Amino acid sequence: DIRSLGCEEKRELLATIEQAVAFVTTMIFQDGSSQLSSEQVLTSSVKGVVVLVKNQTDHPCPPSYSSIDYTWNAANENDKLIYLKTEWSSLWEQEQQAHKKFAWQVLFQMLHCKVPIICFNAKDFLRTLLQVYGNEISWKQVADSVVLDPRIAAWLINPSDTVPSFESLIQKYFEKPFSMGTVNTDTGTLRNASVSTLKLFFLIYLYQYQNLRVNLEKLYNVMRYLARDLQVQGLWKLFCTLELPLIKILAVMETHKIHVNTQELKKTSDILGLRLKELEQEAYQVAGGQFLLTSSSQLREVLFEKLKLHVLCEKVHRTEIQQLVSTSEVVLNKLQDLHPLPKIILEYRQVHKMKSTYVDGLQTCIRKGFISSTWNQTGTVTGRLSAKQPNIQGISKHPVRITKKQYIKGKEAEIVTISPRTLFVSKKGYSFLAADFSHIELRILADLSSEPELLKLFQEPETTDIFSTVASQWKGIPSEEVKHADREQAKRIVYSVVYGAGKERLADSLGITPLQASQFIESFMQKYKKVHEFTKKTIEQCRNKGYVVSIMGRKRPLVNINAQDYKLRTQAERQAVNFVVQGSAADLCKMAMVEIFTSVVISPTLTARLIAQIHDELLFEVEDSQILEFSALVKRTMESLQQTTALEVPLKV
DNA sequence: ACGTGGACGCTACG
DNA sequence: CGTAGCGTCC
Repeated sequence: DIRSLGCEEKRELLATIEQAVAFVTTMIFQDGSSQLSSEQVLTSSVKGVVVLVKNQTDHPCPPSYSSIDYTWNAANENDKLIYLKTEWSSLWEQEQQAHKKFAWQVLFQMLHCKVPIICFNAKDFLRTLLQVYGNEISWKQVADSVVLDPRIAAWLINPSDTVPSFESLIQKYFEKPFSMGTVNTDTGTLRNASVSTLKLFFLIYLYQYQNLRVNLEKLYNVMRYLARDLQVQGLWKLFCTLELPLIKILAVMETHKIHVNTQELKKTSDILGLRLKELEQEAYQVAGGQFLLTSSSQLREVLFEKLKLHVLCEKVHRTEIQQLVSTSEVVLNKLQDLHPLPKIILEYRQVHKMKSTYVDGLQTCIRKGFISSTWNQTGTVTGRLSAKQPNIQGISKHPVRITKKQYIKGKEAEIVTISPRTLFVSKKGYSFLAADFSHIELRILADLSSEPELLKLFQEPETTDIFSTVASQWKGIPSEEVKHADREQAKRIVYSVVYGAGKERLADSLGITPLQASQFIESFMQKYKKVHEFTKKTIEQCRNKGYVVSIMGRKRPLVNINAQDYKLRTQAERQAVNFVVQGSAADLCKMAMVEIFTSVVISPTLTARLIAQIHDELLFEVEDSQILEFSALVKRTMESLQQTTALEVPLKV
């Protein structure tokens, strides 16, 4: 505990840190739990930080990906365990101020000496430091720290297992050696002993403290094991140059708050609520009775048992599990001419989604007028990021038009357009800047397949509209005769190939039969033969190795690729193709994030901050005076990834 | 009567 | 293909 240290001892501690080969660390919460406890309470605030200082002199080697021979030391007789309190009740007391300052000094030195900091959920650790010392430091100061997160390592080795806790990580990688769970729980026996309350608390404190030391040792050993495994599997470079730098970027992103126009939010909620009431009444009228519009089972009853609309319609889509007639958008679209109800339901659903998810749902995420999403780096199997509370990646793009019946005298009707993205407002003197890769997945498909027709499409600068050109090429009609419907169809087919979608899903999205859909896919593959070769090669490779690989070497094992069951096997085949394209796109987008972050950190003037990543799009908040300079930097950096990754196809931003 | 958790359906995003 | 999140129903 640094509070018990004298002046000389503090100097010694800083010297020890200077010589450290690694730090193993965890946050401690008010309730006594840590980042290593499975029952992590999110509501409990942070009390302090415990650091195990690995202090060997033999092999001081940073985790540079070039040093494959990276050796770790497991011996621990020289290791120091330090406790840094980060929460202070009364800041005006001089003694406490001194402690806070010294704690910060220790952490600052840890972050800047380029010695690896090992932490389970490192992003939360960094974000907390940024929040606690927000007044003392700028976000740029976490940039040169080297953090290692074993959870991310485990996810990289197999993205299918999420590793929900530290305990599960230990169980997975050291199945028997340690007996987890038994160490942690038994404080009841202490309570029965006839000791004073003070002594009891001291014993519990000491007990947890020792337990923590053991767990931090385990964490270090797991990381050691995982590092070796990453190197063996060829994932070390990806880990060090992409995923680890990303931890800091996400931590910084989570500390940034986006302002929301709460008045407008309230107003639109009311408008949408009124419109829902109107639609509800209209639906009851044409249905000839009341029912719950949000219930698909009740709607199914009305549409198909009461009105018997499906008999007039051939081949309607069924639900996945129960194989009932679906009430989804595609089915409702087909039923539109038979009855007025489907159209009303479609509008109701659109408005309801808007209200519940993007307006009322957003409101629950707002704290003091601001929102900031939580980013999950290990939440997907494809290498993408995911976001929650709010899911900023899923916020509706297209506006919804509402014809508002004016209840105030005067105007009779008013058309209001509601687009949720406009509810976010930038800081004063700043603007939002969005930069997105144009058709990134299709470009990657072109590169991976080396399909000449597809490559030509992107290499020739006269191509203005990719999907119109594909439609004209594929159907063999002049580009002037390509209609909107042709373009839309071409787009859907292209992406069903890119995403590896099957005939069923394409059929649904186009409103055609699976047979017609498979014919479309076949004729597409006939035209672009190399694309077909690519999918065949990918599946074949997956069958042999048991996994597929993205352009940056990201892996996805697919155990079902050799399954007997047709459904399981073909699903794995589509997942294999999809992973290579989607995963490679994720690689590129993450690389762009890292490079832009580095440029901004190096620059003494640039202040632009990343706000969100919507897969192929990066959203920044930029000082108005820096927009031109920064947007040029972003565009240049993103497009130059073609050379960095040696792509055949140019990238366009 | 009320809350909770899981299965299921639907639909935004890419 | 694969995320989050809203909703009902049991």
